[in-house]
Amino acid sequence: MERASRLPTMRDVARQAGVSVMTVSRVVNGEPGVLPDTAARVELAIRAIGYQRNDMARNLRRGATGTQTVGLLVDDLANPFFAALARAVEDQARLRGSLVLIASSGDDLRREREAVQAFCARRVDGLILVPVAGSHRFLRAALDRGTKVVCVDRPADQLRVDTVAVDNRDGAMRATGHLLAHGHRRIGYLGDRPEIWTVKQRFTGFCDALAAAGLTPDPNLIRHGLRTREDAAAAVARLMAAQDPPTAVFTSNDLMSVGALGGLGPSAGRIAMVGFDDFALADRMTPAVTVVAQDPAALGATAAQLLFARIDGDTSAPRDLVLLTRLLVRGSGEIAPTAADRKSLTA
Amino acid sequence: MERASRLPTMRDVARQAGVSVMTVSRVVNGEPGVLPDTAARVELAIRAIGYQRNDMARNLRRGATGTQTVGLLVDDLANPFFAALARAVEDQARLRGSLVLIASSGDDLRREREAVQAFCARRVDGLILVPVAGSHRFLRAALDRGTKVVCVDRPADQLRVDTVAVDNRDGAMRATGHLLAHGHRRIGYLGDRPEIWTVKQRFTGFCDALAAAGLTPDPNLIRHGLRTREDAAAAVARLMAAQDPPTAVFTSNDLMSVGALGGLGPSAGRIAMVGFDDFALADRMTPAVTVVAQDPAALGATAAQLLFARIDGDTSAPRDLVLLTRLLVRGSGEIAPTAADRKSLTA
DNA sequence: TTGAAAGCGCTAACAG
DNA sequence: CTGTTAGCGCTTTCAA
Repeated sequence: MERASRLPTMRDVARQAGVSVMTVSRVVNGEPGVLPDTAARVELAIRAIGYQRNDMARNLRRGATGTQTVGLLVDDLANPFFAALARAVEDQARLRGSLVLIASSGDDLRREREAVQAFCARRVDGLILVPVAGSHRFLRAALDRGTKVVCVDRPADQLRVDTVAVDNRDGAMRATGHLLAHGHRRIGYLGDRPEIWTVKQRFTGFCDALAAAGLTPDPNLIRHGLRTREDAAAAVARLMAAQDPPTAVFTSNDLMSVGALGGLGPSAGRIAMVGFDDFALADRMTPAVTVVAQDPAALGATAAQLLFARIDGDTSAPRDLVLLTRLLVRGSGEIAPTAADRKSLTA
Repeated sequence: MERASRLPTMRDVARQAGVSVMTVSRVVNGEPGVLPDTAARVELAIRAIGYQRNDMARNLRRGATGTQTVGLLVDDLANPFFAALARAVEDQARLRGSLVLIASSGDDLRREREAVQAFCARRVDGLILVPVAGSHRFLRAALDRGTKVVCVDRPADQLRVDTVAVDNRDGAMRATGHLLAHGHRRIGYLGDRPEIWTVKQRFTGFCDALAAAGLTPDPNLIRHGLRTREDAAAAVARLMAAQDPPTAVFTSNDLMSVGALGGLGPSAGRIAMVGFDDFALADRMTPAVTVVAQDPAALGATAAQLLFARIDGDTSAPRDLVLLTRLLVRGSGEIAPTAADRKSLTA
């Protein structure tokens, strides 16, 4: 039953068909110059012994031609945002006949480095990275050896390569500005670790929007370093239970938004909220959640296209592509502060 | 700038360090029996020319030891259910020092076959499949050649391999039974294409639960072949607009549930609903959505463990592992039919 | 149209 | 402790 001893090789096929391995190679690769009769004998032998070409050996011998494999490193594949991004990369790769090796960094530089090194050891043609915080100089070697690299969602520290992302600061400004325009002056902030580039950009945008309205951020309303929905839920609950709670909150990514909805519970309708990132069912909440949305599939597809252009020999200067965000007005962002809130503010 | 001409090899390192390639090999692989002094010279040379081991060549030479790579094929990586499953597989693989090649079949047998063949050509040590409908005899060859295969979420047609899934029929019976227990007699069904094994099982469970209550399924309340949220939304809207609408609905996967919530809109609170699969924010809807939940991460982790056991030489008979489902009672499933509904039923 | 020889980058098995 | 030889499975090159 288990005859896993050795996989059939071209030699086996050649012997079976009574030809040389070269002829088998030609048939397997559909090269011309083989008598139909001979080809048929070879095909038969292939089927008979269940031969399948070993692409590892093939790639080794062909050398320069590449391995038709790209590596994709995301923060967390289980996060729907990165899952959608990954799917788009995968689709582009399939169109090009490439396969995708995937890994999650879990926002850990060591794990990112290990994954990248494992990818490079397998001689991937290119790398698409959602880089974590920290120096990426360790990628220089791979780059110098000709491995193409594209960053997506965030740029990599200390590394000038193609990057595709949205204008996170601008998106956060629009979100915060929207709340300000609806009369809010005490706006809470819920965010992940500010070391993450996107998070920092969004917090900057939040602060800049306040500044543009002549306000200064209130440290009591700001919560950094929230890693999970549960963190966000607890943070928003504490924020609301304080003696001077915010009248609105800016949630700086999808996890924060979903977590905040949980922490707010039924009182969600009494506080205004705008989130960064759209998420499933945002439009079915009560109230529906106003968000600044980006398109993860577009990010992934664009990054893949950039990468394949490089693999195909594009040697122009590294580019920064900025994709658009959209403010989706749905209800939660248009709740005005209550009269009581306003009074206590002016008091 | 672009010196991508040729990557440095062990020969290059050997020359640079003034040793033989064998010594370099020993150092690179941390094998004992190299003078610390020599090793240091080699390390230096490695760093100097930016050498990294070529695992393709290594795997080729080592033969039996495997490629430390597994292939994972899911229906759609962008679906949070499969994303969570994939992440769990990836985690198990990392613990084992393996990498994961990933692909989405899009519920298309041809694409599944192409992906599997590409995986096998790269000599993956094993395959984890969420198989689409249709004969999987094409996998026999790979199996006979010693490639290990594990199915997850669904079994593969015509192929006896390890399979890990939940009892879909039982879960659907519990969901439907729950609605029956709350007094419903006209229960709608929303489902994906019944060719898909899980879908068929769930529909069977739905019918069996009705039968156990002495009811026969009403074709007017049953909608098959719904592929997207939009399909489900439209289907539920039409169901509710009919002259004799259901008082409850069983949505046979997460997409159907989310879609139905969209199609129902604000009237969601007037019809009972139980879904198969949990989904983000299900507990934050009004009413919160009662579901029969399975654990995608557990499915993925278990499948990976099964696979690695096979790779490690487990040759016992193929096993079917059945993971548990949980009925999460949240509100939507406990809505009773209105008095008017009951009257029209008995009339 | 077909085949023989050489070698991709690496490591197992043996020498020294 | 270090090096030599051979060869993994394939394709390139050149000869028949």
